[in-house]
Amino acid sequence: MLDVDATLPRKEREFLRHRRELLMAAEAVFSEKGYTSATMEEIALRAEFAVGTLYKFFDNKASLYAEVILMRMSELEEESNRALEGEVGPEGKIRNCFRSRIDQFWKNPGFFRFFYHGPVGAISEANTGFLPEIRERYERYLDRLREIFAEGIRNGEFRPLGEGLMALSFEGLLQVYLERLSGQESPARSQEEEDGLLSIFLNGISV
Amino acid sequence: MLDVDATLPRKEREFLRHRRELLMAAEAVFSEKGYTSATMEEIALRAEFAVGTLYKFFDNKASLYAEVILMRMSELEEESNRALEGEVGPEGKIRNCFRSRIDQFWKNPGFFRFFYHGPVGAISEANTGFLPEIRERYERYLDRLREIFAEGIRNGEFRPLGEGLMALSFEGLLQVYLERLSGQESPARSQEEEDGLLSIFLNGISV
Amino acid sequence: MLDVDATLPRKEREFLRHRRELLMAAEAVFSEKGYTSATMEEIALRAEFAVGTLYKFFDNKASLYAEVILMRMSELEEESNRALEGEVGPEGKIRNCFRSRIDQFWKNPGFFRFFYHGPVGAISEANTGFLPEIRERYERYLDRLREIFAEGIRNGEFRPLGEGLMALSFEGLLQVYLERLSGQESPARSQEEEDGLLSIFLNGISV
Amino acid sequence: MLDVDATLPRKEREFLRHRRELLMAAEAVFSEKGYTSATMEEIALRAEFAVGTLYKFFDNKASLYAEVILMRMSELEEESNRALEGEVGPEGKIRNCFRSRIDQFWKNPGFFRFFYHGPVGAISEANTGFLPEIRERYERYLDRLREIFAEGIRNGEFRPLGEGLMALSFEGLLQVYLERLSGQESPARSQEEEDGLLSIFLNGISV
DNA sequence: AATGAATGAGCCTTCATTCAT
DNA sequence: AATGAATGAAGGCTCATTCAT
Repeated sequence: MLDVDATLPRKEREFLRHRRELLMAAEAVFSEKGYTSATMEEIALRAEFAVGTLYKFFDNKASLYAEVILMRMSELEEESNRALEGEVGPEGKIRNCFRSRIDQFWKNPGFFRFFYHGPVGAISEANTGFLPEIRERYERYLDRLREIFAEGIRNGEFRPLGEGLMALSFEGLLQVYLERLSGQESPARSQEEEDGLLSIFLNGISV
Repeated sequence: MLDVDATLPRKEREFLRHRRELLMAAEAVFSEKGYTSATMEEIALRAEFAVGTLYKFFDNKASLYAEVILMRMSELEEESNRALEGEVGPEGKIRNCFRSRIDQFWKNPGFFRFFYHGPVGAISEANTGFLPEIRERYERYLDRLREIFAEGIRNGEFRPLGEGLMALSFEGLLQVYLERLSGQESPARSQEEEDGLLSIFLNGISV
Repeated sequence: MLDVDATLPRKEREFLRHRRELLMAAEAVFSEKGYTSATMEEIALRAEFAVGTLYKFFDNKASLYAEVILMRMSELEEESNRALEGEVGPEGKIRNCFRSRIDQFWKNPGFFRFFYHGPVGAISEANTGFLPEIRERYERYLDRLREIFAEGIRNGEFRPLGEGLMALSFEGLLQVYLERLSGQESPARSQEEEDGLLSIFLNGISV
Repeated sequence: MLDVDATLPRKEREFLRHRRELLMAAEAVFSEKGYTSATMEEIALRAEFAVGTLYKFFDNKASLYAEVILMRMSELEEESNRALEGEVGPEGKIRNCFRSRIDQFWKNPGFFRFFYHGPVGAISEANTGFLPEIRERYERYLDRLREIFAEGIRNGEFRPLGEGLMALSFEGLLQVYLERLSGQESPARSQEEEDGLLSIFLNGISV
């Protein structure tokens, strides 16, 4: 989904490709340095463009930052949707969501840093008008989770502890786990750990 | 424990008092602005000292930042120790730890922002040499948790899912919960939520 | 005189027409923003050409600026010549010159800003090599004025105060007057004011 | 009046002296380059301070520019007041005003460039909040002139051509004259020219 | 210890100019 | 001629840090 539509005119295809290259470079630098310490020059350098070029594609640093996040949040949303498609029962959906989130992490571990760290945290430093949209999108994602938990509570699968608390816990377990991974020198994927984590969670909320 | 020992000579007492005032001011500003956006001038202003004075007490901005965190981590450690003192069974210890952490949050919600956001995350923005010490101290705290979980696993109270994963999960639930609170306009403490969260966790790890 | 000679080959006619369109756009933008704040991009946009095209017609920004001024100075010269053609007496010539200058202002009030502000002033911001030519042309125009005043002094119509001073005064009255007009929100032409101004001047220099 | 009050504490005296040095340097650079082409670095360099220091004294470039102008306008006002004090008749007042303005020019020829070029022109480029104050002050000065002309018209000394037009003409003659001087390589003061100019003006408006 | 004026490196952003198409 | 994406030097401004008092 990050590929450029091959049916577009060449000019437009190049434009989108360059835009994507800049976004990728920005993501990398933001991940390593954090929003404030990242510099436009380093981003440009990494993308092998001149600084000025950045400003042909994005209004300013804050807006570039927001675009990076929005790009990944769209993915998150799509992946989550896909993860829910086939399944019917709440537990199955949650299992799929869990896997899908971890899959996504392994596809792009770098991004994790400033996404969980978080959709609100760093960016509030920059006074970007995009903040509301980001927050809103994250809430939308949480809403979907809450619906699933509510369904499970209704049909007696899950304990009646509040779907909000469950969604929060779900996110919490994922986040610390992924955070720990992303903090490691050379993290390796472990099926056992993932199963353990999911088991703790499902055990915790199930009747 | 933040009070200045009354038996010291007056000069030394004053020194420590000033140092503490600076640390508190720094904590406040870092909490509000984040590391990079906080300025030494604002910290000095808030502490009602001159900028130059900051540098008599701390080598530089990064070191000041690290000292703030270390100060609070010492507290965390002491509180946790206290929470464990009376109790004997693993579950009781975990319950106490959980409460103690939440109590601590409510004593100083502002600090949370850059501590959980996190002991590793935020400080990596500042390339401070103190990072290892902070990390180490956090690991020491996690070790204590792990010991408790290990004990519970040994005596059959907890499921054999690995004490590391359990400690991680424990932190994860606490962190998202506190994070959500600190993001709210005017957060209010809810016994019901705390019980629910703890219940999910204990259910999750218990046999 | 800004029209393109119809007898030229089509290619050449188009070239001149495009060139003129660029000059007009440049004049408009320079008038609104001043030399330094005007951008080549905005000029190109206004002329509905690409930036690159500007550089096919003009060496650089400063030269474009100078060309705009030279274009208008040519007009000034032609108009003044025409104004002097029919008249014989010095006073009549001066009256005509005065009218002609004001007419010209009303034909293109925007240009005034950076022409009187001034033939020397504004352009010195741009370190253009064209400065001498502009200055020279302006001097040529002043020379013509001086000749008229000298003639009036010789034949006893004007007081012997020096033709240079008179030319300067003539320009001064015109300039402040037009400047004030161009500073107004929606300036309106007033015959009475023009007559008053001319009357002050002629009274001032006449015997 | 630009000297620093000797009764102030040493610290304060130094502050004012430095502030003045920066203003003088700024005036010089603005005069030579115009607002937009002048750089903060050059101003700082000329004042033998670092760039950062400029910002301890002035909020930004536009505000520094405005302060330079306001400083000189205060002088203009004071000088004009002084010039009017002793005199009674309108013609005498005008004579004094005329002299005083020219005296002022010779005290500081550089400033002329961006004052007459003008209180409105260049600064409107910079969106400074000071613009209204500057404009207002200039209008206040013009008001005083108009009063004098009105008085002369009332008592029959001056022709009834409108005090506004007269004030404008007065300014016009002064401005072109001073502008021409400031454009010269090494201008020299000429009593004869000044008398001639004043004579043209007074002849022009007198009955 | 305490002060705070001064410093200057570094960052975001703009824009004249170039060049491959 | 015409295009407009790309360039990169330069400017305004900030702020951690120093140092003379």
